[in-house]
Amino acid sequence: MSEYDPQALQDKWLPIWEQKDPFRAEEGESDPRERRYMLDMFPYPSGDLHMGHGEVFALGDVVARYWFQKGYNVLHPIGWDSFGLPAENAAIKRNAHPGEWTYANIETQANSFKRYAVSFDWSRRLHTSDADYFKWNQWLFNRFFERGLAYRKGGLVNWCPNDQTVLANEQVVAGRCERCGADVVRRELTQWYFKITDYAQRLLDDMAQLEGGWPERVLTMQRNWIGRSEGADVQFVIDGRDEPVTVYTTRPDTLFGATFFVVAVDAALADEICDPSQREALEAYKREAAKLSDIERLATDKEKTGVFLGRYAINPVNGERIPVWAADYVLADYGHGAIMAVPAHDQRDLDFALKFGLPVKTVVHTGLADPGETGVATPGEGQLVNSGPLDGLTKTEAIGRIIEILEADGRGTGTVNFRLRDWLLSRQRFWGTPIPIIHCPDCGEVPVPDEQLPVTLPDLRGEALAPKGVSPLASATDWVNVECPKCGGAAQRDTDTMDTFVDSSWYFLRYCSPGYNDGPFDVEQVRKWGPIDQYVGGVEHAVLHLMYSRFFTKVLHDMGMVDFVEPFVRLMNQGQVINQGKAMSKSLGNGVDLGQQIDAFGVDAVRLTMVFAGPPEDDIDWADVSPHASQKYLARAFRVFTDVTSEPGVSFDEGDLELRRVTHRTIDEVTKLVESHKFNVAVARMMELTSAARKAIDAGKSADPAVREAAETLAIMLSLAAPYTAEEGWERLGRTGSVAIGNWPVADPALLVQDSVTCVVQVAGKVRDRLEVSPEISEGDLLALAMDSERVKPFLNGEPRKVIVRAPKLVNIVP
RNA sequence: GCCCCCGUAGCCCAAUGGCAGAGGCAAACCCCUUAAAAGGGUUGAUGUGCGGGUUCGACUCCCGCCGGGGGCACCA
Repeated sequence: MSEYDPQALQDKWLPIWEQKDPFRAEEGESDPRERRYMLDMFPYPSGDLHMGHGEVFALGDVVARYWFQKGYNVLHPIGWDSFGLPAENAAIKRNAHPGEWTYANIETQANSFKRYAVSFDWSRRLHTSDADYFKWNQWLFNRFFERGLAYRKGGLVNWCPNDQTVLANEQVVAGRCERCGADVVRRELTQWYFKITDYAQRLLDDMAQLEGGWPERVLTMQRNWIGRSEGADVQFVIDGRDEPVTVYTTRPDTLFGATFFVVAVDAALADEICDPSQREALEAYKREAAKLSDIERLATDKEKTGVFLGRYAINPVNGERIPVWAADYVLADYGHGAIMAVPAHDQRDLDFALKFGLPVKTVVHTGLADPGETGVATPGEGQLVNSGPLDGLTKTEAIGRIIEILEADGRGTGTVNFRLRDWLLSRQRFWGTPIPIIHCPDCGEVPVPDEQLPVTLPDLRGEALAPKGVSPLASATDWVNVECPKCGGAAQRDTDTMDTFVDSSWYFLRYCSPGYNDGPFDVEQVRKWGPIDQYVGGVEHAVLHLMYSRFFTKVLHDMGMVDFVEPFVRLMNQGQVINQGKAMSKSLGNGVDLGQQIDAFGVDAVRLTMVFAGPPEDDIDWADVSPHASQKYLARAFRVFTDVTSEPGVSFDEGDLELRRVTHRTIDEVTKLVESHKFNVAVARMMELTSAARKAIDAGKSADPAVREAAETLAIMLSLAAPYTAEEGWERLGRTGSVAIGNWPVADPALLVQDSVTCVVQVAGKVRDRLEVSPEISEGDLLALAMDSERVKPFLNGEPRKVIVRAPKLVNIVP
């Protein structure tokens, strides 16, 4: 029987692998193999695996299985990011507990992963919703709290009215909730934050380590998100107020051109300094501003609005009195929530000035027309004018000079600012890690002592979880009311849960010692396995999970718990699986089900299709690829395995030289291609090898050792993407043991050199002849040969003007 | 508006500045077959989105357009 039957192969090998569990990472010191840590971003258990999972895990598994084949001691774990909103919504709908839905889905996905034959170490499986996992979220929170890296503050926060919870800045995309797409509104709330801003500079600086290992666009997005800028803090006295107000500017050189002053309308400062005569106007403006959604407020083409506060600020360098306005184009939570406005050299300020008839004063001569006339600000380089001591200087010189002047009399200082805000981690939802804080009327915020962790969730289900704008935990009064750990008095638990991005910020460390009980992870094991050599996942986490994980790693490094500062050495972003040019969706009716594809074509064919479709980072349009063709190819490869008639163990040395050369060239190229993640090209090379072996078999050489060599090589290389077919082929070839581990071949250099190569002879760039020459031919000999060619001679007349010889491949003669 | 990436056969995609095509899909034709399916084989660019430039030589490097995708976008 040599019929290729994918279903039969799956039925045969799956139980064998299940029993052998061949991809266990070896912790022991005695194992001499070099270690590698390969990780795919862990899934959220929202039903069964879908096409997107099919792609990521097929691609990641090529790398993992390649390392297994190369003989490394590989850690390739799997787990579930199992806290989160969808479980809660499902529980409300079905009057159930979120855990029931979650753990059922996890089982479904686990079985699908097994059938999909991903090379996981199943013994390290973890779920973030397990108490022995989230206990360590709470333990880590306590450590952050001790270090002042977890703190509570009031202020305007992003609120998703659909999900009924606050969101971190990173989770608001263009004014919408990253999860559900609802328009985010702003609310005044007291919330917990992680002080990621303390690490802004290091998050930026350490990116140097990631250069080359991470996709450039992810680094760019993180750089943009961190948003470092250099400038100066400048103090302005407000007429009639004792305390001066500080503003941040990146253009202190234009200080003499400041013609008004703007305070963010939602900053406390606006209220405080508003003159009674303008109070009513300010209140009216605030009501107007509050009506706008973030999307409207942030629209760049929106007309400037604002209101005069009836007060004046004094320019510290020239004593000019400039009017103070409140406006919504100044942000309360960036810099100091107030700016000096220089309309001549800043478009936003100019728009505002023109709208409200405020003066425009040019202080940098750029050679461009007067902004007051044209309405176009001139932010570029130029020479300072109308600026007292700065006159005649360039922009850069003036920035340096004015900072010296301001620092000399204590009215300002050179400074650095970041766009990055602290990470808001409280969530008013149920299915997450309780924040381990007890609020005591006498002692304030008291962490739950480590030995009392975990703080588990009360047993709420169904309607009790329905969003009401405060955490469902607040309604569990028995759970909420506790004794203060410090004074023993009556106190109450914090009723918010943690952002689930906390769970995923360190799970990759837990995998190194998943059952560890004395801390979040065994420091020694992390030292041995970390950092992660290859991480694979979607680009949508560029400024979310990846930024948070980098932050956590740095904090843990400062705590002495990890010895590296960057968790992911190399990052690969896969594309998406789409259909007919569009993202799959129910409304478009263009969804493709992974399970059905597997049923129709087999696991191997689906995996091979994912790998062969194109470069990993490109989207795969399922309408452009053919799992059926992949299946046909695998059947073709399979026939090669079954057609080999020599015995295992024969010496390949006696084999057909030409086929052996093809085999070894393939080994050489596929090795390089897999290492550079050009998996699609690697598969193309395997197909060529298959054809070469087929040809030899059809020419009656089925017993030739070179055919066996080609077939065995093919089985090994194919195991990266098509493990069932490879395993069966290996067995049919009479080999014992699994094909999957430790078999990667090394190309014989002697078989990589060619007897002869084709040299192209060009005359004036046009190919006129091809010569078969030795690869070692000298330039002189090659030229002589070319000049002597009967096909070349007619195009020459006399001595050539120029001759380019690139032995042994090319001669170009310019007559 | 600013920044980045990409445009190669009907389609997906290869090609250290050196013969434009490796591989696949689709198509057409041929072999096998009573027939079909399965299987095997053969066939494709007048030039790499357009226009310049550098070079002996450009898909590749530079400049300017056009088209597609992505990121940022009141961050002072």
